[in-house]
Amino acid sequence: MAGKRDSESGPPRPTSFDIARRAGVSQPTVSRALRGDPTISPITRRRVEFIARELGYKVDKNASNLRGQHSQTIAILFFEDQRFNASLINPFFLSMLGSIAGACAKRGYDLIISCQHLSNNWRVDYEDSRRADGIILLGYDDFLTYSAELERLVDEGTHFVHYGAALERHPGLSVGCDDYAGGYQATKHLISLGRRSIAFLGSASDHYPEFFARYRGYCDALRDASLPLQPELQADSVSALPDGEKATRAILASGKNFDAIFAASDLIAIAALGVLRDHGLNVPKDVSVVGFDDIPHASMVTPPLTTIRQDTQLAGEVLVETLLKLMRGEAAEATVLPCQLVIRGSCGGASA
Amino acid sequence: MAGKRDSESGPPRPTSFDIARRAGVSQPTVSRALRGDPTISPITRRRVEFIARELGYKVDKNASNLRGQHSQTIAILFFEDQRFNASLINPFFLSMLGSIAGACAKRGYDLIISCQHLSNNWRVDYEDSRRADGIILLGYDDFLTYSAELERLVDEGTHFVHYGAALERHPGLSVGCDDYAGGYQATKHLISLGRRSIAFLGSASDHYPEFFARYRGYCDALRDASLPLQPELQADSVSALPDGEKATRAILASGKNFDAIFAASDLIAIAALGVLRDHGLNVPKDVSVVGFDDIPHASMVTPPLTTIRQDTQLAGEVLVETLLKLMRGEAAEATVLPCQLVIRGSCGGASA
DNA sequence: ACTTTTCCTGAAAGCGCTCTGACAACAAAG
DNA sequence: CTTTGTTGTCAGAGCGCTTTCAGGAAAAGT
Repeated sequence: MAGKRDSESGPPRPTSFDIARRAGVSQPTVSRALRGDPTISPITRRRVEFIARELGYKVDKNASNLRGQHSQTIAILFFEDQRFNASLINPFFLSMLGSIAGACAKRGYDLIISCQHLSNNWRVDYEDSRRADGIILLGYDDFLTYSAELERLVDEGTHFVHYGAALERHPGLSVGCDDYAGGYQATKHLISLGRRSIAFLGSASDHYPEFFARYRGYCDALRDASLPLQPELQADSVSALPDGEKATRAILASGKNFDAIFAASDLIAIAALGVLRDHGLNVPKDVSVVGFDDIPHASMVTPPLTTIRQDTQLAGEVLVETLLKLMRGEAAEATVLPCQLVIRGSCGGASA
Repeated sequence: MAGKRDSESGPPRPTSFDIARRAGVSQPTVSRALRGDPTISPITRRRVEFIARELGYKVDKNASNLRGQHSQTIAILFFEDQRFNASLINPFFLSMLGSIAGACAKRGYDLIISCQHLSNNWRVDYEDSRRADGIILLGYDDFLTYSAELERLVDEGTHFVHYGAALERHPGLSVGCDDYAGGYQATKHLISLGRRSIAFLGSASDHYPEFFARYRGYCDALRDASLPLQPELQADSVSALPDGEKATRAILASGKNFDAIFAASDLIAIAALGVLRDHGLNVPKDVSVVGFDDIPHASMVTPPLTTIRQDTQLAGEVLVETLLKLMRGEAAEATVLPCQLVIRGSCGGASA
């Protein structure tokens, strides 16, 4: 008996040579027949296909990829501010994962994922090691932290697309939703509900491009309604629960009265909901709250959160389609996707 | 000017030959040096490493994998009952994704993901085509639907691990939490709070092995407290919001009084929370609610959900470690992980 | 001095596939 | 009966790496 067992080996995987022998053709013919090459006669193709199915033959991706100098794989990289929320990925990006996976599958690409984080020596070398033909970058983080990495990717000629606001100075290509319009819309809705002192929770600095654009939308909506912009009613927060709670407590502590909150993300809005309740404030009677993203949680909290929905289904499609263009060397452009106000209970307007 | 641009090619990727030439050694030496082969002298290794870094050399995974007849990749497959929740993956499994990704990265494995669904001709052929060396299966679904597929995987000698209850008749290896103990614990806690009519939401049939085990725990806790098992207070539900709502309405409609609900998953529990509120019932005053999983949502709903926490961090580690053992041909066993009662507001006990 | 051992490196093979160029086989045209 | 296409298949090369085996140089033993 052999000392080391070879994991129930069974019959060795059939190769294209095995199929060729059985079909009485050469090995390259098998390869061509199976790939639908038109120079192979239908009769031959039929026979090869039949035998291949019979033997359970599957093309070896490693060999095929090595020969073809590609990987037929796209990598998705989650990066996020790691000061909070240890191993948790923002649910918003998670919900995009499904649609990206679908979009890849539809096009015959595999999807490999990584949750590496910028903090500790982030090295995007999937493409370097030919593990992926292109990369999708997902996350909210301080722009300064990752723009250098992006720059490097551009320099190295790596194919990648980033989801988020498309700044002019942003290295590489971005696909994102219309954050500005979303911010404007959310604020305008609050105003139309009679709210006059609207707080903004989320970074107002351009280190967080998405949040910044939403903030500008908020400012402009205020201005267009001739409402004053009150700096005391803005508090920084990244998209994480503990941070959102801190920000809410900050505006509460400011002593300034407010009757509405526009939060730059649902996670922040949900955090605000809890703090508000703890302070004996009723939502939406005392304070209207609107979030951003429409993560799955949004409809489950009490009251259900009014928010700006980003179409993750569409975003996923556009993201991989754009990346594919880039990979083929075709011209590709940054895309701004529309977003949509979803009215639920937290703003006091008509509930859907 | 060339008609077709070749995507800003730049200098071609360096190969181990390029490094070899520059270092004045042979190509195999480069390969060995870079992999830390002890037969290479430190001086040579140092030189090779330096030049490799200088040229930005990265091992071509395709070539390496082809030669080594493996892929250094693990595939993760989400499958779930698709009657509800279209493109959404159960948040519980999503939260496991992060830990699995981490566990794979730590061991030098890539992770490829697929959200295919059993419904339409599910074929797991990652291993067949050598894209993955092993597979992790994640999801709640009718056991009957997928056990045949599992059977086939076993027959083909595919290496895989499934997360869920480990039934004796379950094909392949499972890692799961102690669903029975969790169900028992949850129910016992409810009883200790003085609740006497405890409903169970979730399938009581063995088509859903995890739910079934939780149900048995529930039954035994009832029995040990000499409480009657009331069939009217059990309603079927798979882990999805609409289904949970339907189940809650069903027990409400039964006319039977109840003062507590043990839901087989947090998603069901959250659905119950909403329906209960709509019926003017107060949680936890009128009805205590306990869920299962401790998904991120659980702590965000109102009131925060008391639940049984599954340790996703640990589960991820054990899952890949078990799979790795299988892949190496070592003996591996099904594992049952402990789970833990997390007391929050929804049960009326001491809040954490 | 020569043989033996030890240490380090190189030549060559080959993983399974795809692609280029050549070549039979046959039909149509000169 | 040769020439020119056309069609369907094949031989061969090679993608970049790892591995086995053999061999040269230095260190040690006789």
